[in-house]
Amino acid sequence: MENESARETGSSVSPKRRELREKVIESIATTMDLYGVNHSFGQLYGIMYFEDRPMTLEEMKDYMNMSKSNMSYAVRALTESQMIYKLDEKKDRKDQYIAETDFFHTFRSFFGAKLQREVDVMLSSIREVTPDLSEIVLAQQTTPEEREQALRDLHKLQHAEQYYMWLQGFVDRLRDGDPFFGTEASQSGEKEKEAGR
Amino acid sequence: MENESARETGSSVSPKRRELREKVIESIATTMDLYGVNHSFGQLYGIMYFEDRPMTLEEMKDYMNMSKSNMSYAVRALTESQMIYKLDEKKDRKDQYIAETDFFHTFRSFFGAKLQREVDVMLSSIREVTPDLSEIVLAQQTTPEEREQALRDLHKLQHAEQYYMWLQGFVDRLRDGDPFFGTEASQSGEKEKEAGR
DNA sequence: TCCGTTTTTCAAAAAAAATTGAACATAGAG
DNA sequence: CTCTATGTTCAATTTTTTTTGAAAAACGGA
Repeated sequence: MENESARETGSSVSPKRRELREKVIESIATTMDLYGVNHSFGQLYGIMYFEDRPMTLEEMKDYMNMSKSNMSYAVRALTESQMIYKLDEKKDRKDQYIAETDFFHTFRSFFGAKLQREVDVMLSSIREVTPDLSEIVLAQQTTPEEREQALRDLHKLQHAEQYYMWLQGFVDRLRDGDPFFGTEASQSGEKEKEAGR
Repeated sequence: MENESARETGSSVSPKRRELREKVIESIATTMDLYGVNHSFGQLYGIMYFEDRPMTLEEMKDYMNMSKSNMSYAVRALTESQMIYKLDEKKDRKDQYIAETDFFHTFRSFFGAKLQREVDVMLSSIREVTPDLSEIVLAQQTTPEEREQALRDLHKLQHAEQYYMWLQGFVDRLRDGDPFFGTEASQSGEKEKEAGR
């Protein structure tokens, strides 16, 4: 099986070029780190980004020198934010995954997912709290001091709610690839983008 | 000094309203967590967001029940991403900090800083690696197989560079508050934004 | 269906990040 | 300038996250 993985590791990479790749892979991992992604998972994405062909958990494990179980966690995380995709067909019973190599796409899906989560969490708590706060403001027995402060809090939440409604629109446009974002300028290789999976 | 902090804690917050604030503060911390911000630092921002007046390290320490040294780290992190500002004037020798309460502004400065860092890291390594890769492609002694692969890597980096140049423009527009982003719709209270520091 | 293999889950171990107290540095009042 | 209190840094501790190996579950070929 050590043999098999060597055979399947695909096109062998010269030492010099491996070193060059590693520099970029490390930067990719560092950047993803910035946004709270596990550094190793970022490295794995970097590897798959260059490999640019379907990989199995076993191959990942070999490249990364890590347990297959950790690779299982990694592909789950990367799949959830659509940085990689699971192919429909297995290869000798093994699941195959391929990296999204279009950074503009990863940008959209990664931040789309994160920001959507943010909007959901924040709007939900804002809307949970607002009625109670209104009640404090409106209640007869509330002291003027407390009323004034509750009103300030309420207005802050109203402002925040406005913001999050705007952000929801932003997320929607982000996901749809609204021309709004000026994406065309960046994407010369647009045509082949959605094909290769 | 226990006394002093009680006196200076500002407007006292009723238990019910404290509970409501805490729900929102927790959501804020959770969201910031999403982007790799220390959860406690996120809570601190939430506290300051509601408090909406200058606070000293000592007050933070009391609110958070944490060491002053940790608060020092927290304000540094929050200041760097411009979620809070240090005031020019001290209060009884103590530095004062105030939260940015306009979420659209925090959105811009937070992601502006993160994305700028990403662009810098990535462009720097892409540009470091590209010449060496070109050399491999061009060298006489390179095998056809290796040349083909090096060329693939090179093209990937060229595509990535294009993306990061686009992203640099995005960051610039984000920071300038380009109308492009549809910010106006969200910002009713724009005028007083830059005043209070 | 059964069997061999791959994938996922779980609890424990290892590694990394957050937090602290103490030492040091800085600042500003007197 | 000196003295005292605040702010920062550092090394050590605590807490959390990451990683692992083993066990359970899911899968697919025969």
